[in-house]
Amino acid sequence: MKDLSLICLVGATGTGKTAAALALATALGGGVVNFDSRQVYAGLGVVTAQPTPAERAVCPHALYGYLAIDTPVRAGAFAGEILARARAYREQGLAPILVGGTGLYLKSLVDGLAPIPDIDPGIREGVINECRALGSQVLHGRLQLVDPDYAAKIHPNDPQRICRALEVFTATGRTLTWWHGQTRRPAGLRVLKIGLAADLPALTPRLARRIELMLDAGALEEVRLAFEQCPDRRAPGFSGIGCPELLGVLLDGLGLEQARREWLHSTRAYAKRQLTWFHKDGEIAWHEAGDVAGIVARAAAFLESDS
RNA sequence: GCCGGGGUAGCUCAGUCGGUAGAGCAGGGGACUGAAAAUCCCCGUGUCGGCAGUUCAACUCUGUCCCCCGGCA
Repeated sequence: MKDLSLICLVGATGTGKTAAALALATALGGGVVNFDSRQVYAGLGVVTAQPTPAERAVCPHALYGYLAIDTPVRAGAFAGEILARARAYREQGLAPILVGGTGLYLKSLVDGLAPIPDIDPGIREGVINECRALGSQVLHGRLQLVDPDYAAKIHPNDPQRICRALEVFTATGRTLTWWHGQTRRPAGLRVLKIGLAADLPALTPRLARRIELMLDAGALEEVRLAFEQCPDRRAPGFSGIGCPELLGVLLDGLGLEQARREWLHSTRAYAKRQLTWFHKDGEIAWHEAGDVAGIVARAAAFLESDS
């Protein structure tokens, strides 16, 4: 069976991935699949910068705005979903173009993920509650006893990773270190990663402008309606940058100016984390965002070498 | 002009009994295996407003000048 060829567009938030994806899809006859963790939520299309209806009309789009705000995304399941959509596109004769900013999700898909079974929610909650009650340092101490290797890799102040390691051990009787050793890179994939280059100083004014465009496009009203549907600020969908700030305006009387500032600050910090992640990935071919011709040429050559 | 209160990191400020200084925020760097737009880690030399004096030693005490903020004229 022929390998599945995936063109993956990565880059920090606001670097122009959406536009580049449309250009690629048009030039190559492709379909777009989202691998961004926040653009999956319905009713938050503006704040999460999902492609607009007009943009989606240009070519097929998958996995945008299809989840309720209170539904969590799971990396493993989501990666499987992305692959299924990519295969479906190929069967239709379309080149799958994966677009997103969530480095972990792309990595899960390309490099594989440890085959850990789903963890019983009760166990998970128990660990989290204990962590809240005792503090992450205490649980880190426990983790040192069962999985010293992993405990050494993570910091005692990192509740999220400590809880994950403990819930996996409690539920499966195996350590996370052992599970990680079971990771296999999926066979049958050919992957081209194209990165849209950006540095923070150049990106910052664009991010500020984008916030204004989102506000003009009705971001505040969008979040107001979304909160009416799902009145829980801690719902996974509301962790998207911009939501806490706008909910602050709507619910806490936060000034719009202050909200803008905080929104930009979080966006910038996020972009920086993304750059750190992607720069470390040696498989990425970097292009200037405006270099549409170069991007298309590279992708075309990649598909060419497929046959 | 007089009386208070101040001038210390980009910003807001702390600094004990004289021993040349440290927090928060901002900023920078990094980690990352099912919460990832999440979670977490690391990074602080700056004419201590200027000048002079006392002292082995001054951000710290004294004098003087400059600037800012209140109050009174």
